[in-house]
Amino acid sequence: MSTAPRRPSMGDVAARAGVSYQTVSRVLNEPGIVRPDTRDRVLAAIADLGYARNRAARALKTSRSSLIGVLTDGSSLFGPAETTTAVEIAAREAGYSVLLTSMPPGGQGADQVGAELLGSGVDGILVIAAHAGMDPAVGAVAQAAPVVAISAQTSAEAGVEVVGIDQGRGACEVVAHLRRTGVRSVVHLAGPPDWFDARARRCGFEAAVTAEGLDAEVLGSEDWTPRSGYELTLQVLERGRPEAIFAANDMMAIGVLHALHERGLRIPEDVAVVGFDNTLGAEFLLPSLTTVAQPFAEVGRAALGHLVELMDGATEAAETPRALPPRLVVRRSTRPERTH
Amino acid sequence: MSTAPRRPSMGDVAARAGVSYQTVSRVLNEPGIVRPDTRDRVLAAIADLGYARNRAARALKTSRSSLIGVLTDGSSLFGPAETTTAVEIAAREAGYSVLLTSMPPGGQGADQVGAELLGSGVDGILVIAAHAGMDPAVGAVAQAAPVVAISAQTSAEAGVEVVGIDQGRGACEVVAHLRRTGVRSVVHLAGPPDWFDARARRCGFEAAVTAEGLDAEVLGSEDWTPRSGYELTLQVLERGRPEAIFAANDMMAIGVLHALHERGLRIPEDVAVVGFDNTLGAEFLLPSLTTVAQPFAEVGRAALGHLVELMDGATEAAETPRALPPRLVVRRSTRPERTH
DNA sequence: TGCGTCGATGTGAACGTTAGCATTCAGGCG
DNA sequence: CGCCTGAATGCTAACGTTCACATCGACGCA
Repeated sequence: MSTAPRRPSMGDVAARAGVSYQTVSRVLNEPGIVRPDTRDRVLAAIADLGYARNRAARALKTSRSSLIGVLTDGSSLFGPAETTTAVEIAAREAGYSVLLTSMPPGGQGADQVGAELLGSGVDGILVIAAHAGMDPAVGAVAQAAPVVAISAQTSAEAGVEVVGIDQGRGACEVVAHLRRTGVRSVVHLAGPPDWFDARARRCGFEAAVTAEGLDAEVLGSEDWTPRSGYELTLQVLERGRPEAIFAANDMMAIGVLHALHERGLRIPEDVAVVGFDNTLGAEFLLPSLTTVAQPFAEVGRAALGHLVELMDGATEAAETPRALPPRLVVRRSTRPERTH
Repeated sequence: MSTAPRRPSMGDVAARAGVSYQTVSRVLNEPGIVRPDTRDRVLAAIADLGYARNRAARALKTSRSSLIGVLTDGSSLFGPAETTTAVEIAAREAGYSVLLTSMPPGGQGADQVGAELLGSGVDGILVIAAHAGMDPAVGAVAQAAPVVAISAQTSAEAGVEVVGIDQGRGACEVVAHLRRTGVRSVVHLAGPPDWFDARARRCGFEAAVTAEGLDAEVLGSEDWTPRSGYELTLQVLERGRPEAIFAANDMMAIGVLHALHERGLRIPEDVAVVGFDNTLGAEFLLPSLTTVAQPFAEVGRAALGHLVELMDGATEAAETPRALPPRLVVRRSTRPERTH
């Protein structure tokens, strides 16, 4: 670093352009109000000096940080990662930067995370991959700044708006598809019960199998891993053989495929398999996996848009869609639908 | 939002505790210097009011933002996601927050991203998943703030320190392992040539096959997707059948497995397959995949530690290890090693 | 020619914090 | 008893920006 030659300030730009610093400020904030030749001179000076506005000073004066906090689970899952990226890009386009905060593993320290997020002065908060463990952190900040959660949960905590993908509908479409392929019995391997998405998929599944009159069973998992899918499948097979297994996400489905293959069962002839997420690679599993594609990027953009509306003070109900539809992707791991 | 009742300031805390705001500042910054009973009173007032320091004011006065910029590719890949999380946690422990910035897809706007990062006043920058497309952005900021890149490239751009995983060594171990299983010919499906990691794996591969005297060929890809792995494998098979295929990452390996299976080839008896990354799920592919596990979390922590050293002004060579060793994970997609 | 008006720019103050120096007070020593 | 020392605390200024208001000049119209 040595003696860093101090970044140029508005004063420096002003001196070089022969105007006052206020004019520089105006060029940056309301370009229309300043005379074209003056503006050009200022812009030239800015370019020469490589000037960039001091975010801290700006935030201090306006009491708006142009920062949005993104609170996410630390679990490198495909969906959250996709969503985070989409949020970041949308935020940049809206003039915000993203302060990334991940929940510490193990679940403790949640309220501390909330306090930090609050202290960092973010203008709003977006919660990604919401699960129950985040509630303390979210609750702590919801009073001080608008919060939007990307979640399946519709009735949310006080002050928290929810934008999400209609997980229940996704599960429902899976069941309907299985039904049309002639499946009569299906087992759902549910995700961790404290994750809202997992709950919603499970609920959707239960409602759908009742409506369709299928023979169904649900087994719960503690995580989203392939290993869970593998072990639960072995458990299932000990008790009998369903005609289909619906895993709560693609990772678990990988474990399901592995277990079935190990037991010499043919997919989908003996057991059909369905996942959820349409992870990169699902298409090339063996066999390629029928799954539910979620519009992660779209939901990220929608959630950010809604958050921006809230931050801009629009308290009224917004135009943003709140529940985006997922899309069933049929591949080789389920039997062809009967055209009857 | 309505009329948000303005977050409490030091002045408010001071009034409540019956001291001057300077004393409050001291309690926060140098607790030792203030008398215990005064300190307790101040701390009580802080707790009562739910006071949190204003980051912007602090940053303005100290000209340190306590922010580190994390520049990453927007590509939701497993490795980068893992690394990002690890960096965030390590940063929080070191008293920094993470400003996330992803490269816009398509590659244009790189210098604009750099300028924004610079303008946001970060104290240092960490580049994750470095590829050549990031160079303009990195170059733009390297003069103003310390930059550490997590990359395979050892001779980096001026002013950019590099911490990484020894990709070449990983490739080398793969080749040695294949050799020990009796493989004589191997094809490497290289990753995108503008990614430093891909280049390093390729170089390591080429050096190793020369040293081991194997019959080798390299095919390049434009991305890291399963589809590329699939299509390149079909190309390979048209020209002959190697005894092994080494994909540049696990995603591509998924495509390889799929293509081989489609052509009725047995894995590993006809063709052995190796991936790279040890993605969640690699263990449960069919067959479970031999691959190279990278210590993503560890490298994230190491890189952040090094960056903090640089920001603290340690210009001298640091103690942080610069190249961490990957670890070969042998599974069923390669033949057992000969004990000869 | 003088006055009002409006557009363009300059000046002063303030955001909340920290650094530097000034002040206060208690206690020890000559 | 007065002075010095040091610990504890208070006061002032400044960081770079934006907001509110003041100023300046030019132009139009009577």
